[in-house]
Amino acid sequence: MRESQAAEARPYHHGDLRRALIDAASRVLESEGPSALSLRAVAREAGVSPAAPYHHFKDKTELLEAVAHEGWTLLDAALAAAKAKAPSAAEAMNELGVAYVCFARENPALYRVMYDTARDREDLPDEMQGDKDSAYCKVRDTLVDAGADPTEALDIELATTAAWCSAHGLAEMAGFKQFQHLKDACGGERAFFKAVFQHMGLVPKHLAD
Amino acid sequence: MRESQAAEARPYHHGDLRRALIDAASRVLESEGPSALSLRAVAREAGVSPAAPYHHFKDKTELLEAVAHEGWTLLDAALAAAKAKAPSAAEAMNELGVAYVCFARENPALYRVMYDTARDREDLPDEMQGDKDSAYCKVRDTLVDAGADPTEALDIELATTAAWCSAHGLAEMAGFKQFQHLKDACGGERAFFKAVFQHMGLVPKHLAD
DNA sequence: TGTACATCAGTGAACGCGCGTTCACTGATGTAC
DNA sequence: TGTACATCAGTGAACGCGCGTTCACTGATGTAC
Repeated sequence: MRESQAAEARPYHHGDLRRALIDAASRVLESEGPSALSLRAVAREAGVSPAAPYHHFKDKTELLEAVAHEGWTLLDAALAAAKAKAPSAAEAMNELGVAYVCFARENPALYRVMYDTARDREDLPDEMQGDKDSAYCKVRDTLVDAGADPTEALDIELATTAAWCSAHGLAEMAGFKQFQHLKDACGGERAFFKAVFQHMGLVPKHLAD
Repeated sequence: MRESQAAEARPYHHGDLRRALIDAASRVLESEGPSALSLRAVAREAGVSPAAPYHHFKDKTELLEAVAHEGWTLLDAALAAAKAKAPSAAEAMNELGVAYVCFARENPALYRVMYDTARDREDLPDEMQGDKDSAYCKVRDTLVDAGADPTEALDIELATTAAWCSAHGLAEMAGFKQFQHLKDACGGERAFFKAVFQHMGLVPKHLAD
């Protein structure tokens, strides 16, 4: 047993503190909520001094943006998975909606941070809308696959926007206890989401099976 | 000119400081945003010492809840006005939706506080859902007026929920600059809202005129 | 292979700040006699 | 109509707190010769 092993606790250099800080932020978010997400709390959670994060992020905002970025990436992956397993394009719209809301429900604090940082800049991130295979484009393409006329550009944009807003609205409201009786009546949260989506015209009327 | 007139600035006793604090909070919200809404900032804006609010509110939370309550009351009034001026029940649904989103857009910080305080308790306020003539009930009644089968209780609840969530989602997304080109294409923000609502099935398919 | 040295990635103490809240106080008001 | 007194609604100073950020520092690592 060598001397150095006694001091094995943690090497002076971390290896990938940037990554570790983002993970620590996620844990803080999950356990303490968005209001507790301070730079110091994240450093504490990562087991590092309050000054250490400044070697990896310019300031608190930059850390928050990295956390949000992580969130959008996760959300995008969840949507891609949902779309992949849908049997038809029309069904894919519902799957996308349910996957979106479930993501928000499973990561409520992260979801909040994602939209809060976006709102601070009045600007959705490219991963959500902007990139060619952004989440927004996934929804739009799915609508076209479901039979929406691709020459009606404005109409498709509006339908995509409507779908996204609807899902976001449901995601934000789903936590209120006023809706518990509806979840029960529908036979569970997922079923409740599906039922609400039925009323939201996710798939344009003339295309619904 | 009496001596006391020289010191006319403000009487020692305020008259209605509670009311004045809520108004001051609204001004702080509008000009500095929700993150600046501290008890001290509100007292400052009202021209009063930091301890004064404690004679009217137990703590900061209670002040925030009073501000939120004020917001729900204003929103309810906006919805009532919108419903009143609609020529038909089906049209009323659209008017309600547009009025809702416009309220959120005109009072973004207040709107945030309303939902933030509600979310902290996972509980929507009675003015919104619970009271017999709450905003929620206004929407549900309008749906029934538009021809929804009142014996299909679950269906009506779901349709009402869908409408509310849709409007909330649009209200939260409308501020992002990604949607500017759609607003332009539609010929203004209001027209954009209406166009999105067209895609949201606010009025159930089988009832739409 | 060894050594000098630049660079990188941490430490920990300190800064000033605004916050929520408490406290002893005081000025103004209303009421009983 | 006056006066004593309880009560109400303010003041302003102070408390402790956690925060974001800076700073001089130091330990670890990599590279040139």
